[in-house]
Amino acid sequence: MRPNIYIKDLPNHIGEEVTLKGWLFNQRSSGKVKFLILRDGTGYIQCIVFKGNVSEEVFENAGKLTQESSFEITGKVKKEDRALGGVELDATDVKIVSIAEEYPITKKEHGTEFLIDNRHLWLRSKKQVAIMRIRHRVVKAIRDFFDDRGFTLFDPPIITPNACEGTSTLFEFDYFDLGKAYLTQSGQLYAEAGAMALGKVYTFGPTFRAEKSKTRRHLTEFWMVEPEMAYFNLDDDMDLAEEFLEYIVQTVLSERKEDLEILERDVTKLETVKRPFPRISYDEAVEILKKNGVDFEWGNDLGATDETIISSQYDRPVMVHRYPSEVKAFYMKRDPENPKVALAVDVLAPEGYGEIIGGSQREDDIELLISRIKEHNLPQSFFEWYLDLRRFGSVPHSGFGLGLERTVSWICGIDHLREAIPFPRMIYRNTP
RNA sequence: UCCACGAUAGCUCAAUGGUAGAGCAUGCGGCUGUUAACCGCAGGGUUGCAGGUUCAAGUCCUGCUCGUGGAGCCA
Repeated sequence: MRPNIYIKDLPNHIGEEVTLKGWLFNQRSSGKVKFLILRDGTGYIQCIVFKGNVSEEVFENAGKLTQESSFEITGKVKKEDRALGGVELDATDVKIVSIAEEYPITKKEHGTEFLIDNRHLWLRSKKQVAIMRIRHRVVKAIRDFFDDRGFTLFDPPIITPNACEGTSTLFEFDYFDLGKAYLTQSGQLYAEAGAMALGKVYTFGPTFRAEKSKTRRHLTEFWMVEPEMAYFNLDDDMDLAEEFLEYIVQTVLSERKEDLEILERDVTKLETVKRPFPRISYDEAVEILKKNGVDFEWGNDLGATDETIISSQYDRPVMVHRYPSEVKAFYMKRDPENPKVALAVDVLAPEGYGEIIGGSQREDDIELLISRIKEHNLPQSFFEWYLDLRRFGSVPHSGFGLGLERTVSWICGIDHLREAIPFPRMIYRNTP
């Protein structure tokens, strides 16, 4: 069987006769010549059907093609400066595979509600294809980064018996005779068990939040990668996060430049994402807010607008560390030099994209951990296995979580998380 | 949960309280180099739902439904 030839490879086939298989992206007709724009998932090419060069039947078939009809087209590949991409196909044969019904997504603009209703078709659009390719490249960069640094992939369960951090609202359901169970909001506690077994691990999978959040920064189902490292303190954790983000961004910049162009992304905003990133304490962040006229009280968590003000001071992600322990999860270790703050770090993306990483050094003292569980009114019985990690060879350890869709949105420069995942799940939408 | 905004042709939108229109899409016709091609013709509407005010409501008022993005919370 001859392998299929794809549009992206056509520069290597100039002068050859090839058969391409795909869908009609658009067509223009001028009496005796038809211009068919074919897309095949790897690119777009203009195919020329001249009445004099093909049979009457083939010319008629070409005219029957509606937007998104599938067809095969044979012809000679030629260089052509008049065509987008510089390559054209001089058609000799057109075979209809399937005539498409009236396609809902036309060449004119559409509203987001309509597009998201037709998400399964919207994904065929140029920009959506570019975003999906970048998402794939980010995922590969994440895996490469950890795989090359001695990490082991460690898959946590998605069904959990309790709220992991005790704060978020989770999706709840009946689990046979064992009562309520929940969809995971984080694999972190399980990753800690993995780190004690394997040293350095990362989890990568979907997580679920049932919070009734209705903003462009929220999905009810999203993907998160969470590295967890034994014998890492907060500084080690920040070093890793910094190197990690630089690697992801620079990889996408060098490997998916054409997709960033399709998205009209200002890449100068990404080229600056190089180590070192600024590192400021929560106290310093509060000072920045006050200088910018924000009435901010020490002890509160940073809100979305606060984050935007802070991140706008810098041309690359900024790491904010040592938050008030009151606003952070129970498992975060307190700073021995100031017990009011936790050894936590949030990484804020530039341009108002908000928190893309949240991490911390974990509490390794079992007595302190038990008292935190009590303070947060969490059922200790559910955490006995987690406490065992402290009973049997407790070590300092750290980790963080990176939200995939927020990272993809930031890199792509898109304004809503729903475009960063194929089929977004939001509070008032679970279709298509 | 709270706040704000919105709903008119398949889609995107317009219409001072006074005959509901345009572009795109669709159908037919024209054009041998088009780039969201263009030109001509045609079909296409219970203006989200229910009330109210008025001689007259897409437009004003009330309620409801659905949606949008912002707050809170988070990645």
